[in-house]
Amino acid sequence: MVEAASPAGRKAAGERTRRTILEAAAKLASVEGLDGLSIGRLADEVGMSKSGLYAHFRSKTGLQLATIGAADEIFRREVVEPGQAAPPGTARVVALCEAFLSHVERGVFPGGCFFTAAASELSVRPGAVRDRVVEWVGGWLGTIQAAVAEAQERGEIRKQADAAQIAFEANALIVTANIAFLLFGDPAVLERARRGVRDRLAAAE
Amino acid sequence: MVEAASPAGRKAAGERTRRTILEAAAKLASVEGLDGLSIGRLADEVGMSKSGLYAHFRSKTGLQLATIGAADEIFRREVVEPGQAAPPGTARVVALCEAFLSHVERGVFPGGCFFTAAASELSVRPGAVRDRVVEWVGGWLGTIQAAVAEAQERGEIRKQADAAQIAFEANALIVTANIAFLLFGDPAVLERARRGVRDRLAAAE
DNA sequence: CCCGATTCAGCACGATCGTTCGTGCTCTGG
DNA sequence: CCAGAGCACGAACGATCGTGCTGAATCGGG
Repeated sequence: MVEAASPAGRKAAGERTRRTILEAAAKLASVEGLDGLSIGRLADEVGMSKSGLYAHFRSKTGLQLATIGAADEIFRREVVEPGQAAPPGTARVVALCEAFLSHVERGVFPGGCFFTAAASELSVRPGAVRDRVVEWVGGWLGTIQAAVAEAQERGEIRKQADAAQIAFEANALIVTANIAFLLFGDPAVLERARRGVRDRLAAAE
Repeated sequence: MVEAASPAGRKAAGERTRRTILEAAAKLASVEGLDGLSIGRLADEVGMSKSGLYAHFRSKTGLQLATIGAADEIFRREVVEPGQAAPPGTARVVALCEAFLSHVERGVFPGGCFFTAAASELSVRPGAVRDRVVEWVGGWLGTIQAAVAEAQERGEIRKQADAAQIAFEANALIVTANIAFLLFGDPAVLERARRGVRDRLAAAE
């Protein structure tokens, strides 16, 4: 019961392979979709047997939920934290959008933003997985909105402006740029999103 | 259900069932995705055998391409034509966006905008189907942009404005409203998009 | 009135899907 | 040092996937 968690142990090894699986799963699912993500293909990808991989999760739904958790971790590290590092105010709003566009351009997920893909795929398919995605999207919008509200408190955006509206519009520009970038392969659309966000914030000064 | 021949003729009957299949396919694919659309399930839906249905298309890709054609027809009838019916100028831009949001709200496709879903699903999966979707999205953006350009020529939007940028932003607002509406089930997001489009056009006057 | 064409069902195929079970192997706690 | 926990494997299951082939209806043109 009272045992020191040894860094290199049998239990730790299991946790390590689990991480390996989920990292591959997040990237694969951004391309194939969370539903299209098949256990056999994922097992091939990480070089282990289907049943061995499956044992880590009690069902496909379990794998999907865990994959969302892993994707959230990556997104947080690659987008949210860099964005929050900027000083509060419009600078932070811009930084969040820029971090998002950057993670798209750098191909952090080979299929573009994981959650944009998941939201589109699962928006009309009831279940626990969908619920998690809905919750996540709400949180992300909340993150942007909070940054906008901070900018308001600092007087960089006028008090009468609708923070939720501005957050919705900024998000719309960057997630659409994500898809357009994947479709057309042209980084110019990312620049369009940047310009749109700047203009929108300037209009609300 | 394939029954009751009104305009008799064996060949006409074949064409009729083909239409029935494709209409069901377009609606089913908006929910399950073009890849998730399976021939067996579609056959059940229209009440015929898998092989009988399959004979109408030479492959699954053939079915997918035909389904895109059917979806385009529906979209054209439900969105493009009503939008184009408005007088040229900003009124037509607004009408196009409104027609789009309306077709989402009325559930013309049970899974929301067919092409938004298809674009998100296939953006990173090479093939003939993806190519068709890319082409379609380009055409749709062109339709909006043309309406914006008309508004410029009429002096309702200033000449120096970037029509492609405005079209991109308007499209971003309505397609994101589409997904958000499906995710949260709240028509308020559609109103957000309407407001965003109006504001954007007003800012470019 | 019959021949060719067309529509559709029945059946079967190999592959892959998610899932389960039993079996070793290796490491850990006592 | 031994018993047991935990990880990964191979094999197999029923279902479903896309895709063929065959044959029975049914209609149009000569």
